[in-house]
Amino acid sequence: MPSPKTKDLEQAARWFHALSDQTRLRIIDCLLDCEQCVCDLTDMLQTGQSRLSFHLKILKDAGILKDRRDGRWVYYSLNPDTIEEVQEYAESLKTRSHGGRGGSPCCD
Amino acid sequence: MPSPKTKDLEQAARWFHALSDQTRLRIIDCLLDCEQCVCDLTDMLQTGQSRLSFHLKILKDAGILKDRRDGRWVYYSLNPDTIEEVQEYAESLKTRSHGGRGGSPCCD
DNA sequence: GTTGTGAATCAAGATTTGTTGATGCGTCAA
DNA sequence: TTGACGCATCAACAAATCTTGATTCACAAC
Repeated sequence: MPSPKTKDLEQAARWFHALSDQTRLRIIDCLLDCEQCVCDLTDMLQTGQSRLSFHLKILKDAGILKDRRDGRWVYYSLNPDTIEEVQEYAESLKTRSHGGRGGSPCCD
Repeated sequence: MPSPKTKDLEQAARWFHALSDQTRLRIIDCLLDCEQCVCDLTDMLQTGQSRLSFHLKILKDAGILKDRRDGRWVYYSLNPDTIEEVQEYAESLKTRSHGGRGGSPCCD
């Protein structure tokens, strides 16, 4: 069973970092059903615009969100591809860890 | 479709924070097959003992690792229950986001 | 007891992260 | 062209995080 490459770990750490904040998880929650523009998100989350923009950038840089400008408005939406990759990473941890079954004695 | 409660978000943010660091992901990788004691991990990861202890504590506090003392040695192993919860959270994001199909127009 | 070893904790400093308010940029309407 | 609006970015500060080396703690062997 191959270990993940450093690059994969880097990527995964980036994803998880983007997800490691309640504000950002709430943003994601607001986007589960459909895209939203920034001003709607400030209303939904009751937060300052610059704070929101900061967190949106982190999520976007991690590949978790996409944005789309329409006139004066910028709409953010989830990037399903990345969400799926995150899920697959978590799934692989689960699958591979079940091989070791918790507190089994050392096997090296 | 109910939104996750604040408490769930808090929990999820804690999990993801614990996973948001390459060193910690490498630790997890070392524990996929079987438990390891701290001194083995320092060898495997080529890192200082106090640094490792710091990261192990974060993973343990997040519920991702369990520890077990045996004489002078402390053995760390994955906590499959938490790994599964993380995977389920990621899965729910994936499932729920597919309902919205990416960049679909706003529906509120 | 004393000593040695594995591991946690502490202290100090460097770095990163998050918040707030101000400013700048692009777009639209008048 | 001017003004208003939506949003990104900047500057400054507060707070959290990470690293390193020293110290402490727990246990076992002697």
